[in-house]
Amino acid sequence: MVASTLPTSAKDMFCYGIYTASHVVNRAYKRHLKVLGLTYPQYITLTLLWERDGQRVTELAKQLRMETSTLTPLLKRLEEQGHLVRSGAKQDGRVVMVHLTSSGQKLQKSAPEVTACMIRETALTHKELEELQILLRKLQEGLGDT
Amino acid sequence: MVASTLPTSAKDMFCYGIYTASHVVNRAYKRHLKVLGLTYPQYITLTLLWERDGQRVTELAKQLRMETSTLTPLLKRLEEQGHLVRSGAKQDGRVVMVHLTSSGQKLQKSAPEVTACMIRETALTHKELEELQILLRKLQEGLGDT
DNA sequence: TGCAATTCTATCGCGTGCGATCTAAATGTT
DNA sequence: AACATTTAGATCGCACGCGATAGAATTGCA
Repeated sequence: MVASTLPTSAKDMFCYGIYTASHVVNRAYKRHLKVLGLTYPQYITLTLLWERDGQRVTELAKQLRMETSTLTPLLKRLEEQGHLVRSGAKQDGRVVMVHLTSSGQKLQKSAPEVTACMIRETALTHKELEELQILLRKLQEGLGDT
Repeated sequence: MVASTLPTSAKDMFCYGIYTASHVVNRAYKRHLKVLGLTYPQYITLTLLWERDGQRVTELAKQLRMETSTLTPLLKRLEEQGHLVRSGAKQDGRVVMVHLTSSGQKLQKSAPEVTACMIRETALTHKELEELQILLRKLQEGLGDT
């Protein structure tokens, strides 16, 4: 009875839900990040650096599920804005280390407010948000993401 | 005690989960759609047309949570590939109606196989997928998406 | 009827996002 | 040491994705 469980309507397919939700979330964040002069992907990248400063490009790309070909220009724009510096590692000439500047660190102060706003706007309970997190992580694990 | 419920780690924030999940799902679909010569957004657009042929650009954009500035070139590319035609409506000169060609209709035959593969790869149960759908829809409703 | 306001789509600029390819640097092999 | 292989980022071309804007067609209202 596997065939009978296939969704018949486009909107019942999880791809549709993920796809449209990512657009909606992107737009919602954009509203809050505009005043900070940050895009949504830039904000998430900074979030990873706030948590642990001084990471390699590949390291960040892996966490963002993003190719370095996407991340490199993004980091360059953040560097132009003065929020971080990209510098070669001493031990390995290939590696580029990413470090926050004081400007980039300062932005962290705005993060809790943004997060609080977004969580409130979702109108989801704490339990629902947690459940969503778990399902999204399981989904990624299933799709061969480690 | 609202403040204490704010996630401290970047990866505990739902924005991170949605963001990375959309990348992972995008890549997974891409693997299956490559042979059809379709991108993931093109596929989802066709899905809406398979369900109901002959829709307006704005109508499709609304369902995709996408701006028409994004959809117009996407539709042009699908038209160039011969999967659909964009034609002016008789009653209203501003409106562009989108209709599938036989080529575009034929692609629908491949859809169940793609859907089945994707659902299997997620390794989520039917119940979990349904729960995910519900949470993603609630999330969008909360974020002011109607 | 005349004309402002609205609606629908298209266009433009810029920032992702990815696959393919390139270059430099480090590593492995003999 | 000499050379092939691997690894880390960067570059390029193309496809989204959005805000701002334009332009044409319709609607609304005096």
